[in-house]
Amino acid sequence: MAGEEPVTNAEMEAALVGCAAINTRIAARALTRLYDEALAPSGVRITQFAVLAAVAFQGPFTMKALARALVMDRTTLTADLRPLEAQGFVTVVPGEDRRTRVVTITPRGREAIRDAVPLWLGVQARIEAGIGTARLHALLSDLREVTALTQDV
Amino acid sequence: MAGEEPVTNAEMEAALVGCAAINTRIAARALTRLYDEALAPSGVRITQFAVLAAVAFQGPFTMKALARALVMDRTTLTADLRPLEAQGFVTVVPGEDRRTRVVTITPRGREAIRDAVPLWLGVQARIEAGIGTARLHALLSDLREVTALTQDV
DNA sequence: CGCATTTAGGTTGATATCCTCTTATTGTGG
DNA sequence: CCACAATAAGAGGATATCAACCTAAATGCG
Repeated sequence: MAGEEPVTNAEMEAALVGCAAINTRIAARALTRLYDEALAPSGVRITQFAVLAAVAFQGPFTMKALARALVMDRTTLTADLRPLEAQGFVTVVPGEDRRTRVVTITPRGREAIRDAVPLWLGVQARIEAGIGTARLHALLSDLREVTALTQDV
Repeated sequence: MAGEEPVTNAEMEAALVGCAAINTRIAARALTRLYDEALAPSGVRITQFAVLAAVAFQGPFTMKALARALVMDRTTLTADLRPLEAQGFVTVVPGEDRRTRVVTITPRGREAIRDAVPLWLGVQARIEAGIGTARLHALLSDLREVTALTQDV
């Protein structure tokens, strides 16, 4: 296999700087650290905040529907719900269709959200102040468009 | 703790739709799935591709320097290198400063990159075709700006 | 020189992510 | 009504991510 189509440094530079996945992952890591740190006093992480918020205000959901709403693998959601259920923030019980399991927010879960929202507002405001609300919304809109691209391609 | 500042549905809607972290994480998940699937024949994932590419064309690196280059926690890099070292794609050996460990690409690592690059070009081209090269570059540029914001704030 | 401080890394434990395989339930064609 | 396909979800295994804690080596200062 030696000597086949060597990859040039210029090509790799382009790949590292221009890769949609790598750069989005870097931003996701950085933002996760920032938001997790900000939310820490509330005891929930940004991932858990997303799950709780979706269940609280668009739920109850079946596992499949919730995973779809969060654009997340079904089995990832199973794992993500474990700590939330252990802390009593959500309940997961069989639905009428006994193949399904229905995720519902609990009063303690609503409490956790209420504690987290002011902290979320604070860190979100810092980001918006840094890049501008309009630009951030445009950025997120573009990200959603890229996400949509990955679904059907 | 009951009855304190109830969170409205409208507020949560804004949080879910407007959260920089949640939406960037969703896009990162979606792109990771797409790129991992595309790279699968080469045996490397997009995360591993990023590490290999950085080491191959900007390395060798110490752990700390490589983690910084990838905007990644130091201990995450330790874990990420495990499968790469097991497959013989990189070596990790003590440096002159014996506190440090130096990561270097191997010939087999370069081979893996060479196999992966055409696959990467294919999937990257699909994304660029979908959203436009200029818009994608602008998007990634904005993501880098947001990432930079998280560093100093 | 000797010791406190700083720096580089690893380990552990918890969460997050997804793929593959398996199980239980529902729907359906004959 | 029953055998088979389709659907919902869990379990297991591997990688990814980070905070907290710990160790070893280099550095700096009296």
